[in-house]
Amino acid sequence: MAETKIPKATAKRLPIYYRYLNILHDSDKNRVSSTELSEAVKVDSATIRRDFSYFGALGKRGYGYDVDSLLKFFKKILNQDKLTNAALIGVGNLGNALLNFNFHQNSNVRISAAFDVRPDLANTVQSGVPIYPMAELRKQLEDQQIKIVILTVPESVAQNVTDDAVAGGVQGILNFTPLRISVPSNVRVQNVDLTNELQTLIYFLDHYNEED
Amino acid sequence: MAETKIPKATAKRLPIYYRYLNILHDSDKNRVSSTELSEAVKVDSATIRRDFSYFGALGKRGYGYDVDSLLKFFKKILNQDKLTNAALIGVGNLGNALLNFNFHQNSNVRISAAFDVRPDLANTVQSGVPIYPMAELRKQLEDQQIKIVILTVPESVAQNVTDDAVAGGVQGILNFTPLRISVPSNVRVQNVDLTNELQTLIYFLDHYNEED
DNA sequence: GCCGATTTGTGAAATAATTTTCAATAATAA
DNA sequence: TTATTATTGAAAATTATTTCACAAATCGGC
Repeated sequence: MAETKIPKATAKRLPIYYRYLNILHDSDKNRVSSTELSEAVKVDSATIRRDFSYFGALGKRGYGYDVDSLLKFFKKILNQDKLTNAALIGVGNLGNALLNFNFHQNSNVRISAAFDVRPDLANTVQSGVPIYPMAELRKQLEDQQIKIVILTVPESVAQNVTDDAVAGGVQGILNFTPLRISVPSNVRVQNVDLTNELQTLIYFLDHYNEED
Repeated sequence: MAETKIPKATAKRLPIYYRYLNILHDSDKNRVSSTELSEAVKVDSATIRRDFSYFGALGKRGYGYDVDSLLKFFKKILNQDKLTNAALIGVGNLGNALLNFNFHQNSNVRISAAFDVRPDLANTVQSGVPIYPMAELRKQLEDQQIKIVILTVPESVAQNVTDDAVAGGVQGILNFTPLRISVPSNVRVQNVDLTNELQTLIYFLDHYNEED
């Protein structure tokens, strides 16, 4: 089901490339070199060429890459040619911000359902997204065939909620809680830990003066 | 200024360890093995031992690690024994959520100043944090000696604001915009790109069925 | 004090990711 | 047409990170 396993490091860069290709496209550029891309996305040009080459020969020597065909290619690869529905669990502080954030503007991901324990939120609509009571989590995920959830619940309930979501058939979790949740091996977790990021930043500042 | 250069990959895991050590400490455990830690933080135990070993022999063979002394050690390393002030630039959707988020609960980072272009926000206090007009950015950063900023402005102004912040002496930037900002080599940028994370997750789901 | 069970710390091996280098090719200028 | 310049793709070299596997140290019970 894949183009012979792309390195993880490469996979993580694909959305970055995709995004910049869109910008080029919108400004009517029709060719781009790895050097030029490198400037914009802050990735070494050799790394970019290497990344691209995993997918075959996408460019032309002496010319560069054709923006439109590269864009079309990555759109396909990243599944951005169809809409992906995601659910948001936990409409608190951060959850609310993400509801407003509207991923849809930049990508073909849409939060199509949200869940919260608070009774006053259940069965309302926030930022155009229907909020369901937590008790319906599993059922709604199943019914709506949602494969991706964004987890913005308090840490204390994160594992329970995760188990429910997994039971509902979820395959990918964007985990905003600091808890390292446990999931079966066929479920993928992407952690976004804000406190962590800040602490790492501070560590680097204190211990890696100048450069990397 | 460092303990002979810790690998970057290790540095990124330090806050994860630190966090779990706090949990152990709070539940009055006084020893922990790399295997036990491994379960909780989802990092291979050999990797944990290797990570720790960069700082010297922190454990005891046949025993494990002493929670309190390890905690004390990491607290020092991560600068969590002093309060670090940060500024938040852009009090919009996400910015507001982060103001409420209160990093201080889990770490010794505090947002002590925020900035926004909107005149009705300037000179108010939101979630206990004073909001300054954008024009004062450089001056306030200098006066308050703030070295870390959280960037939650629209992409279109991200580079300009960054340049201002750098002029104000900032050394670390937690960048929530999708733009890969340009900074001098002595300034460190940590990118948190939510759309990216979601797209990467989708890519993994579609192309890496079962396991990594 | 001795013995068996644990568990670290670390060389060495394996794996992953980046960077260098350069031949091949395309575009452009002369 | 031909020479010059730009640029990719890929092999090789390098660097970074993880994992294996085991000797050495420590603990706890007897």
